[in-house]
Amino acid sequence: MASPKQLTVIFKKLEINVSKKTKAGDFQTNVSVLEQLESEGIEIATHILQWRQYSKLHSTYTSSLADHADKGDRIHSTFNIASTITGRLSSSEPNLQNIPIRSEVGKKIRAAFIADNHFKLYSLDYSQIELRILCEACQDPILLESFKNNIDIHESTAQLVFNKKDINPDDRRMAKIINFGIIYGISAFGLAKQLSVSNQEAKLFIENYFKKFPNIENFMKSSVENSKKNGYIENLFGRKSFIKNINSKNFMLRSYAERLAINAPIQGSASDLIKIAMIKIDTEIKKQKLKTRMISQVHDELLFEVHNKEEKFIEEIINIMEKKVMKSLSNLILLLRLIVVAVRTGQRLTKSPGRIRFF
DNA sequence: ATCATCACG
DNA sequence: ACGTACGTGATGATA
Repeated sequence: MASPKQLTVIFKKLEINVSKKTKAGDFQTNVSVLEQLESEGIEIATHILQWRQYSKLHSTYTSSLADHADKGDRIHSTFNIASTITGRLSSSEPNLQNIPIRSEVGKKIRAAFIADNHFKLYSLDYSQIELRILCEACQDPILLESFKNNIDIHESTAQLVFNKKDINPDDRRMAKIINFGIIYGISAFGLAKQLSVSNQEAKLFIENYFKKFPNIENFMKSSVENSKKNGYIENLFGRKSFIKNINSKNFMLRSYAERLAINAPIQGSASDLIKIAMIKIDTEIKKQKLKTRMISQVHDELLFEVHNKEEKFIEEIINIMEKKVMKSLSNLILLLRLIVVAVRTGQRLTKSPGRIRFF
């Protein structure tokens, strides 16, 4: 079940046809293919999906993380500061930026991370940071107004793009996908696939979106133009991302470069912003000689282990992340909002629990 | 070492 | 007409 090559043999025997092929000519057997088969009533797909999910969680997390724990059951990651083209950090050995959370069973793995005695875990998460960065960069009046008034951004996008006032959950879901697509350097084909609509329909959505948000379209066009002229694109803080192949004659290479030219300044500005916040928070922790520790970063989220007697400090962290972070750049008017997502407590185990097994 | 897959933002 | 969403790292299978 872990071998696409062997699954291809099985599928052929069962006369299950998969049109998408890997480079080597085997069937693609990834989640989207297997879910499609599942929807066609092919039961074996369900079982493979289930097995793949547990297999992934076991090999990458349950089993591997236990091996990374030190004598005190603490796990230490490496945060790499120069491994990405946009300015993000990455985390390795082990990667602590991709601990499961999306699935129910995945949440149980995350729940295994607990605070030390006398501490609580606090997670502070920038809400919609990349859309706010985009808004800052292009000063789109409608987007600005929405963020200023704390309006549900996906709902307001839905109202504008679909030209109606009453928005149902499905409209909102689609608008959310469109908003994400915008940040990634949208294409009609990619959007159509995500939304399960025709290319033609997706194309209309995009045209309508840019009609309503002309500043966003202009910002993206100028990002691509600047990249073509200079070979790099600068984000709000002046960080340069070098964009190779931006003038390539190969359509595929060039298109990819253009999407990167659009996405890199947005993703990169958000990365630089949170790093500035991290430095300011670290300075404050040292100045006040706190026991509280800043223990992890996940792109738009900071995780703290806060001492029980220092919980007031959370207010200061919020103030730094929302307000002070931009004080040095006076022409920016970012309206940052935080979500304090989770407060997790837990008794630290005095003895190692050993390896957790699902089977 | 590379590929396909899948975990996260 | 081309064939696509942006950024990562870890794993098991395979070459």
